[in-house]
Amino acid sequence: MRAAPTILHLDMDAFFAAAEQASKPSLRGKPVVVGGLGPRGVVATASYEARRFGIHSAMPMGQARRLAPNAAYLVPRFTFYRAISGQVMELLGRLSPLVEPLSLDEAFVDLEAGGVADDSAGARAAGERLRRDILATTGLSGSVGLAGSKMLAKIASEEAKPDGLLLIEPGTERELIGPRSVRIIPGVGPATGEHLRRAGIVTVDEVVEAGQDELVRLLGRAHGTSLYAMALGRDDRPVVAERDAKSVSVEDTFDVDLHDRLRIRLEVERLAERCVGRLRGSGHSGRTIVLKVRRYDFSTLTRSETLRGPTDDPVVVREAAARLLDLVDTTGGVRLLGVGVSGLADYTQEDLFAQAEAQAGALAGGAVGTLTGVPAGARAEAQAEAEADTGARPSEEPAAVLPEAASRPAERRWAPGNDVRHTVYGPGWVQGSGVGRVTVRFEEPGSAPGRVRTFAVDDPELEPADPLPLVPGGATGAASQGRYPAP
DNA sequence: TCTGGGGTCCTAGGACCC
DNA sequence: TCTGGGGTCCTAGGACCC
Repeated sequence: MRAAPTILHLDMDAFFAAAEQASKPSLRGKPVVVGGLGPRGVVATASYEARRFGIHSAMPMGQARRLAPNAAYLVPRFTFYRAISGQVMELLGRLSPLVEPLSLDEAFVDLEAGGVADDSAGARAAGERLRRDILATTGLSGSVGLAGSKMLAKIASEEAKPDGLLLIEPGTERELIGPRSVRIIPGVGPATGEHLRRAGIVTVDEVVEAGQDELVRLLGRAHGTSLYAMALGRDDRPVVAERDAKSVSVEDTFDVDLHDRLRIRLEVERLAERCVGRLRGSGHSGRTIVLKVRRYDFSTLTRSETLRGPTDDPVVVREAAARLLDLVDTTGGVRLLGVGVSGLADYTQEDLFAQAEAQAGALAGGAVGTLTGVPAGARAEAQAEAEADTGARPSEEPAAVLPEAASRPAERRWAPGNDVRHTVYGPGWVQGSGVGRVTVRFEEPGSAPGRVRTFAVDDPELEPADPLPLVPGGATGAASQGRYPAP
């Protein structure tokens, strides 16, 4: 806990939904829900208008639709959000070299390390300037928390939402958080909250009264001691700029439970290859392969295997995943499969080969073998993302025998929310599709709300397009080049 | 229309070693 | 020889976060 409130926490307001509203003028001021549109989808982000209907993150989509049948329901466009996030992180980087991103829309910044503030007035000025810069650059609002520790800065930004700034003056934190629910402390979720409630502990002050020994008894060593410290406002965790990845994983929930053992194996193998694509794309290899299975009744289990050394070989990972699947009873059906790799090493298999080859070459003075390259992995990652962006639903590809065109159904290309361009009407976005038709609203970030037209899904004048920048001109990064990178 | 996907950290038991 | 004591690794599960 430092004496001046120079730790800043930024949290973008309803980020995915706000980005969609900024991108689609007709949705401004309207309830917007971003999330999975399949039968088992959940809400990723609800706009503040949608929250008034009781919709919130992680709620099943079906429930959201019952609460707000007339809201706009859109698939997430991660490439677009990543581009905006990059602009925001760039602005944070101007404040300090110590920026710790927590997700696409959230980060800590150490203002003191950046030399931009060493007291309350300076910190507040920097926070307010940052909010103005974010709005000017991206068209979106973010809320800022300022305090003497990470925990309090995060609590402050949460209290400031939406579109606000809150500074917690060091020395005032106990009176601020003391009467509040323990649930405001990051790390105290539903289970811990209920556990504490049963022990008669509901407020932060009651955590302090209980004392450290009692908390350790209730919650275990690590959780108990850290919660007690947090409740007292003690938190000396530094802002850390670079944190090494510890694992890489991919998983798919299927629209309908899988029963066929061969199909299940096929999906596990595909997941293993996608996982390796991401692993290689990040420049890693790993030692431990993890298979995750969620059964029809939502019970979830994992099986893992640690290899003698790290690998990024798709064959090795695929075969390990298949061995792990052999250990799992799938009778009754499977709703989710996942494959992950942990125990990451910083080097890739290619490097190991290259080293071995170089050594062999040096010894023999001879030829060097062919090396496999990273691009295959990078391509696989881009492909996986393209599928995620267009709302791919794994269970819609049941048969490898289907012809190419049939395996890429129209509803994927024309998923609600995706950008398109028509040769006559220009840029727009998919409002909906079905029975061979696709409905497009023709508007763009700077335009007035646009009109809707309907086309045949195979209309040659209509094609998928890249997102347009939210702010013309003055924008930085990807947007200054007139468009965001293709998904 | 009942429950996503990608992560992190912690615990606990057993194996194994000194 | 009725039972040590740590440390580390592996596995499985669970809580939590966005």
